[in-house]
Order: sequence, then C-alpha cells, then structure tokens
Amino acid sequence: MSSSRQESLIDRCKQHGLRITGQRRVILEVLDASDDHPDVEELHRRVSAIEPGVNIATVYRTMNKLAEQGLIERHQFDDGRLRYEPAPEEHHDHFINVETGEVIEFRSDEIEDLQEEIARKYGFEIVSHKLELYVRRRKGH
Amino acid sequence: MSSSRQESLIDRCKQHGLRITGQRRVILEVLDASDDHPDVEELHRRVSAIEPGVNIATVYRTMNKLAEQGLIERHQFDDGRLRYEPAPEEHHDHFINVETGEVIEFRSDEIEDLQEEIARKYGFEIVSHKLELYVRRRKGH
DNA sequence: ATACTTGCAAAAAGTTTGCAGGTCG
DNA sequence: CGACCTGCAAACTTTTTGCAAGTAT
Repeated sequence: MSSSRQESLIDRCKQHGLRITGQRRVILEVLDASDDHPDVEELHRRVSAIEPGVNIATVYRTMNKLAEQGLIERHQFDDGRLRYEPAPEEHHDHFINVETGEVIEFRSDEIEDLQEEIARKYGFEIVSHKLELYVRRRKGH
Repeated sequence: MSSSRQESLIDRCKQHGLRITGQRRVILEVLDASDDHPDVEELHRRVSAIEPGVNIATVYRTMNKLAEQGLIERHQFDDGRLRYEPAPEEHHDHFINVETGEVIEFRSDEIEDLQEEIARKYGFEIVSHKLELYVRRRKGH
C-alpha cells in the first residue's frame, strides 16, 4: 500500500457525501493499494481482477467525481493518457524515467519557494503547478 | 512576430531536407508569425485565413514532421490538446493564466540549476523537463 | 422514496492512416 | 522521373454522455 495517509479513501468519500457502492468500494480499495500512477485502463484491469463486470465508464465517472472533490490528483505525462494518484498530504513533483516509464515522486522546498518568488515577480499568484523531470539513470552511478 | 531567431523556419526546413510545398510554406509562415502556443485547430484556422483548402490532416502531418526534426516544440497543457511553438534557442518554462488561458514564457537559471542538482542527488540525469505554473493575476497588483 | 449510480451503447473529440492523385527537386 | 506530399474519408484512441434499470441512504 502506498499512502502514508491514516484515513482510507472510503472514509473520505463518505465525508464528502459520495455514496459507497460495490463498484466504488473496489475502485477505492485499488487506489488505496496503489503506489504508482495508473491510467484508467490499468485501474480497470486491477478492479476487474478483484471484481469482474465493472464497466470502464464507471471507472471514468468515479475518477472524475473523486478529482472534483480533490480526493485524487490527475496527471497527464507525455504519453497523453490521464493518470491518477490518491491526493497527497503535501505537494510533490515527479521524475519520469524515460527508459522504463517509471514515475518517482520527489519534493524540494527550494524549488517550491523559487516558483513562488518568480510568480510574484511577474505579478502572479500560483494556483497550482506541475514539474516533471524526464530522466535517465546516470551511468557509472 | 515572435521568434528572436534570425533564420526562418523555411530555411531550417530546407536544411533538414524537408520539401517546401505551397501548404507548408503557409504553415511555416504562420508559425514564424506566432508568438503564442496555438493548437492544431488554431493553426489550421490561421492557415485557412491565408490560403483556404489546406486540410487539417496536412497540418497534423507537418507538425509531426517538424517536431521529429526538432524544429518545433510540442506541449500539452491541462486542456489536453497538443500545442506548438517554434523551437526556442534556450529552454524556457510557462505560466498558464487559469483565468484567461494565456500562456507566458519565463526562464530561471536558479530553477534549472536546482533541477539538475536534485536529479543528480537521486542518481538521474535530466533528459528534458517541463515546468508549468498555473497562475492568477495578483489582486491589488 | 428518491436522488445518486451503473451498464451499455452511442457519441465526441482529437489524432492518425491508407490510398490515389499531385508536386518538388 | 522518383520520392515525397496532399486531400479525403475512414479508422483509431481516449473520454464523455443519454437512457433505462438498479441501489444507497
């Protein structure tokens, strides 16, 4: 399981007034158990392994509802498909290993601060941001 | 016109061995005159204003060819559509004004350096990166 | 009870491709 | 002339939607 979060997605959904159906229960369980950034097709695959018969449209609709409530985060890396992760406590950015497709999370307060500073300099305030570093493992470490 | 580049896209295409057809001439002219980050539909609209009858598939194919040669840069912001800009001399990042959709370019050496440093710390080298700041104008400037 | 969810199939939106004809170099 | 490019229509991929039936609260 991934989340360092204490509270399950199911509980958070209830708090947000979303109904917990059989399908949603499975989807949320899959999300809670995910350490990566699956796309809808992959989510559907994982859900189907537990409980066949859940339509992919249901997965799409559920993910949209969750994103609407801020319970998950939506990403779109360079492959063009939508990917999701349970909303983290604290913002982080991503390495994408271009050789393996692997996604690794990281956080840098210096970068966060620098972004704020630059935005301020231009007369903006940041609503959200996205930093993706497409990387390769260094040779001879 | 946007580009601080001295050389026209047409010349650079020739150097790369791409044939200059009537359609391409117009598309390249439009790109050279663009200061923004148009999507394919918008490009097609601008091209059609100069020379009606150019098919949108041709625009798609041309953009793919240009991107292949590194003559333009492809972006995908949160609206999901592919956007393009003539390849800049020097890398830059983007503000996206969430209220107007406007895209503004900026560059920060501090951020570039910090990214390198972080990647190195994790044992990666950066192949490319993408930083998008979704922003709003500050009230009371 | 009733507002919210689901499955299914159809539609949308964005992009790519096969093919026959046309053009650049 | 030959390789490359174009228009057109059809195909593809990913995501959304209408509707009738089912379910959580």
